Amino acid sequence: MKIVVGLSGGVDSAVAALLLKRAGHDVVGLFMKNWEDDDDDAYCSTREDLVDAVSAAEKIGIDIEAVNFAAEYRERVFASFLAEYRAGRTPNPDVLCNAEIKFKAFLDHALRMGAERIATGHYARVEERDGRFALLKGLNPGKDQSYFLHRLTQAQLARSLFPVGHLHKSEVRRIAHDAGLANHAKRDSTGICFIGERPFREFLSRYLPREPGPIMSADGRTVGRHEGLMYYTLGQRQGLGIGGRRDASAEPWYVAGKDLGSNTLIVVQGHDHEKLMRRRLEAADASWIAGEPPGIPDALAAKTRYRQADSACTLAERATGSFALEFESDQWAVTPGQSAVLYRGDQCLGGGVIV
RNA sequence: AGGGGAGUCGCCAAGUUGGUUAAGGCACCGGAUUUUGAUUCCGGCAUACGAGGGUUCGAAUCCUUCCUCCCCUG
Repeated sequence: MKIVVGLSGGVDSAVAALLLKRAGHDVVGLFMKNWEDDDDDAYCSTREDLVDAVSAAEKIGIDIEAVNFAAEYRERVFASFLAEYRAGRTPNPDVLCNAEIKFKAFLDHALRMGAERIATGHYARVEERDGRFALLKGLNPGKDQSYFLHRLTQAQLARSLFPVGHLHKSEVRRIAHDAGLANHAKRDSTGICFIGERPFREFLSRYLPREPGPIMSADGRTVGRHEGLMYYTLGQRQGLGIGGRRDASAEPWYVAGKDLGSNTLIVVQGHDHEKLMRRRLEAADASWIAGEPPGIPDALAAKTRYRQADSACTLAERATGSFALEFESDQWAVTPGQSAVLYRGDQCLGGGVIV
């Protein structure tokens, strides 16, 4: 079977390609460059990544090509990313990136190359069940990346393979090491995919103007100044600069809300403040990778952020394209713009964008 | 002008019967974790106690002068 593997330069995708090659498939590597660096290359590691990807491909014994979807990324991911921030929300671009770039632009490209499947180094699994494809969590606890993939469709999933999804990271590194892959010890990538780790405020400020305004406590006291509502997210503690007020306790301050109308950042004190807790959320832009939405009475679990433990909940409402969740326990800093992703056991059912 | 009170890290704040290295918190910085943004965790952060003298073996803690701020009375 001809399979195109997205090689990022990292160890996960390299091992994915290696495993497929060993399994006897006709494997081709594809390196995506989806972000044009517009400044000096202080944060530009894509060249290094390309070198690593090429080196891995050579070692594995497959061909590799490079493609550039920067225009698509800007148009389908980054534009929405900025629009969300402008609206005071906190988007998760990597969720969109997978749905629009890695498993759409890239998939289409691979199909034109004659591939039957694409593969990536995501920690997730796919299983075919009764003619449908189930997206399952990666087996490495704490490393599961199904959250980022929940927005794919059955059609996209049907074409996708995740060869490292049943492995632990340590096993992946060991396989890479044993196979002589130079990137076996390469540090895990972080930051927005394709854009990378950057000083966040500085990066955003290049696209969205700073709009300083007041910071107010939930009970109406002005306690500071913010640099622009878009630079903050619910639950954020760092960067507020509030401390040592005589009229307040010694607890740290957290962002609890934004008032776009008055350009005011609302803060509360204490990690467990009630205003940071919610039992219910509403989500729009619903997308059901399982093929259909779950039922109203089903016992489900959901994450409101990546790397958060699933939390028991039920679907409280369901309409076309939207739904509401009722959790069994308080959820911390449920943030508009982030994805609420539903699970039934190990299976990722889909999700939506918290409103 | 007189009377009273206070000045310890960016902020809040322990310590003031003088005694080894000046608590703690918030903020901030660094690191760990992390394919979003966060959270969380670990580490760092006053040879210095408004300034200058003095007493003492030894002072943030006692004396003194000055400076600054607050309150009250003119």
